[in-house]
Amino acid sequence: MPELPEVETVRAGLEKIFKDQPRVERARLLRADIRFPIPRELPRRMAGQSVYSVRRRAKYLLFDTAGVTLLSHLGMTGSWRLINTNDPPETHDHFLLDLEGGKTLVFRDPRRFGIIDLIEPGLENEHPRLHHLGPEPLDENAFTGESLFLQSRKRIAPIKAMLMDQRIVVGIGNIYASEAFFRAGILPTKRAGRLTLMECERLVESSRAVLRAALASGGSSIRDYRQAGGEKGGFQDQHVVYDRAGEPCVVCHTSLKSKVIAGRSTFWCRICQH
DNA sequence: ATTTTCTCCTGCATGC
DNA sequence: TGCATGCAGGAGAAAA
Repeated sequence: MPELPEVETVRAGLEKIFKDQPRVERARLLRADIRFPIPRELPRRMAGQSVYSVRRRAKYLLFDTAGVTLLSHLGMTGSWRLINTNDPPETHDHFLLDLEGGKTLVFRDPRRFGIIDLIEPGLENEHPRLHHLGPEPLDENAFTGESLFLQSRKRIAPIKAMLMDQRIVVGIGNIYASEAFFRAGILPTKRAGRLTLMECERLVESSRAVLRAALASGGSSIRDYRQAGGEKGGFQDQHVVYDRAGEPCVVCHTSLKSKVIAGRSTFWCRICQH
């Protein structure tokens, strides 16, 4: 369940791999039928290209080359890892980039919820997967308590559904949403329209704080997530509410609650959050 | 228009 | 030990 901190950590790892701009000698498409079919022309479009930057937008990775931009989403179980070009691919390895110098970058995704697509250079803002995305949460000018407050008026859905809505703000998934609400002292079940401006400001700041803390630890490794170098993240040990139903709250020791909100398991403390 | 439900998929935990 | 069942969830489509 890679969210912003995990995707950003992977991005930084990939950036290092492409720092010396090794050329993609060849690309191999082993299995195209993931969530959305991987374009058949992608291998030949990538062949011979040099990746000059790896960027992140929301939970997407963008590999920039002169001829084409490669778009990748990790979905639930997607990962990029570096192997030797001569090593045989493993089960669930779907797309491979053979780099100059004998290494190969592998996109692996057991559950095939991920996305691999191509974008014509410069046209990313029109891409169907990107054009609807809201502001980056760490952009203090674009994502503010005031903007969240204004957008939340008259909404009766739980505020957590709103924080996880990528049109409102990107990069926040199920784990960091629960963690952000705990830090803000706000119930994730609360109707969005009932939040005060001050609460929206607290929620925005708490969201940023938890994302920054996770980023500093290399993200959270729950099941499959790994950094580009294969390392686990370290933030899963700092989750204070996520997946801790029935355990004592770290602040007041009350048994933590959980319930499904908008189809996602949600965790909170009924004493510390209002 | 907003909000919920369903779908995709595999791995893992659980229970008998 | 083996098998069936349920659950996890990002994001988009479909339904409500």
